[in-house]
Amino acid sequence: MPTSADVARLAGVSRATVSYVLNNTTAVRISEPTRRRVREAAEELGYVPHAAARSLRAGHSRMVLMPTPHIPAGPLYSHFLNELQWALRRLDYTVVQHGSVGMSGDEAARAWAELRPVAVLAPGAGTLGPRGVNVLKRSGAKAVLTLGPERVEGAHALLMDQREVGHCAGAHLLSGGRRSIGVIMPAEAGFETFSAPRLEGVRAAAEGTGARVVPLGLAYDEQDAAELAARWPDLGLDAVFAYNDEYAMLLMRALQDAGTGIPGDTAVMGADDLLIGRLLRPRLSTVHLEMPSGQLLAEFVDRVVRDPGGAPEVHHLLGSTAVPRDST
Amino acid sequence: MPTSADVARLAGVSRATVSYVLNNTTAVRISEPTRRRVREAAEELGYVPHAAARSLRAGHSRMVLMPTPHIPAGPLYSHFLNELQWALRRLDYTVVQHGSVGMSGDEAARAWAELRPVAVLAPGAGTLGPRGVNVLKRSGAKAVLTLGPERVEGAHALLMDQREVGHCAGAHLLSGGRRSIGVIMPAEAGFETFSAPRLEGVRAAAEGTGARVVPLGLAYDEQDAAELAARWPDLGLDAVFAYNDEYAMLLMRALQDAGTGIPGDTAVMGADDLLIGRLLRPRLSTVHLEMPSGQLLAEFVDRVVRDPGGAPEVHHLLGSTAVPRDST
DNA sequence: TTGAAAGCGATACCAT
DNA sequence: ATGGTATCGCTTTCAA
Repeated sequence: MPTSADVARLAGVSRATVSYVLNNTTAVRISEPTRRRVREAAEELGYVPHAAARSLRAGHSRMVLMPTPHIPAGPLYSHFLNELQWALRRLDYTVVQHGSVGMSGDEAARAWAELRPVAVLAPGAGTLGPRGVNVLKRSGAKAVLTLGPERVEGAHALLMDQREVGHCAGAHLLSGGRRSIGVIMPAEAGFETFSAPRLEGVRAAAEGTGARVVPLGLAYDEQDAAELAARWPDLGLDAVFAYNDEYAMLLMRALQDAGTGIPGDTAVMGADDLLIGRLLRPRLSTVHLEMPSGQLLAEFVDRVVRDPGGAPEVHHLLGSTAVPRDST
Repeated sequence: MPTSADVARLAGVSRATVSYVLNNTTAVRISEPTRRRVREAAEELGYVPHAAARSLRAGHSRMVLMPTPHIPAGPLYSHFLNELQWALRRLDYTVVQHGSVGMSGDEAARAWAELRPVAVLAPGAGTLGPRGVNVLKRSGAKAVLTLGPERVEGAHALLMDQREVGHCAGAHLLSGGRRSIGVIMPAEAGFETFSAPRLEGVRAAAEGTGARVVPLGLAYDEQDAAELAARWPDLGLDAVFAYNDEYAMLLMRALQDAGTGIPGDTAVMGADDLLIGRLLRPRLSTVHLEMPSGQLLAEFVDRVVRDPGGAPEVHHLLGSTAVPRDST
């Protein structure tokens, strides 16, 4: 692997000159012929600078580290992430996702800190805690932000408040005259961070109306859904908020197969406004989530990196709107 | 940010000793009291080693770089990736995903090479070409592997042969007596790498049977599906392989709404064997994909890293099986 | 058992 | 306009 010294030797100049040329340093003037010789030498050797060496010398990097979320990202979130990465690269950051499955919060923060990222954009509050934030800041991270349902002490928060989603759904169901609302809680690990606040939101909407709110565990498979559907009549519910469109589809099918009328006997509401909801019969009512613009977020990150002094900011990013269709 | 020198000062020892203690170097014996002092000092200062400095000195890293695929990963692939990352970490690698949207192949390879990863696991053949492989190898990557439908000169190939998927679907449809097979080609960018070989597979299955194979563009939205369904009778098809279960769901709904009987008039087949397919009526026939074990793959990566000399290997990883249900 | 020092690759200051 | 060189944080011989 060729180094800048190799390039220098081949071009017959010093390593300093190589650095000046390849980085287009403006503070120093290099003659055109020299520039050409250096460029050609670099090209010929297939020289690629060593990021670690560079950032060691510079004392900082342009790496934005994004820990991979623990639950698989849906299409909505994937799209948002893509946009964000693209926008960050345009601002000349190197975006890197770090898989941290099976690490405790502090372990994870340490692992991230070892890479000395200039910014960390952590999903949810799953892994990162106040101690982790501290470790990261002390390791030189200029911006530590969380992106998810909760805020974390010391970090900027880009709140995607899941309670709003639940509130939206709850309010819609109540406005349709429903009085007993089931709320699906996915049994799969890692969903609590989202499902708990959604449940809370439904509860908040029901507050004072005298309506009943009942959490219901459900695994994402046919059999569990069938079992739930079998005891549905006993539950005495006239509505259900199914966590999201996929669980809604699962439950709706099971309920229909068990003879429960939708929306007659029970109203079903999803969330995320996926295309599949529109393909169901009856068409699935849902909560549409307005994801934040990746562009805007990237600019926020950049602002914090450039001026790290400020107090942690809290931004609310998620817009929720009920989309009534035929299942409610 | 504290350095090992700070720890040394606080513990009243040399930097060398700090390194020995924190890395549990066995070649050298440090007294227990000293170890304790060093550990306590490191703890107190919140010392986190600097990965860049370490790998600069060592001349190599333990970073496995995985460029993010250009199309959003489905649940199948996400799960597989998680497993792989987990297995790699158990082998003491640091797994990092690098988003490379909007970079040309060679640009991307350079960006990856700057990080001096010990291994690169590139999806598909989307970005990486033979030149890129070369750049990576010369930058010190011990293992360069591609994970997807095509192989790339110079790199090990973990082939997930999409033609098999198409072949499976085609063979199943033909065995049911179908003679005119439509094949859905997603209109969204980035899907060609998967849809083209799947189409090829259907063609191969039809080879010599006299059956007709017709590619059909389809965007993932209701309107486009409705338009396709409207001209369906004119197409004279008695079967369709819908690329995957999601497109199948979309198309099936549109066909049913337009009055086409399934499977009477047209057999519909998906792929991926997602749960949603089982929830449809009629239940969707599909192609089940057996994803490779992340554990096995991690071991392969590790083997190549330890013994980089060997010739590029080609492994076929995808097992496809037709799952007949009610839509065919 | 511990410390001094060389060196990994790149950069930026200070000379020339 | 260009070159010499100290420096970033860490590991690892070699000496003591």
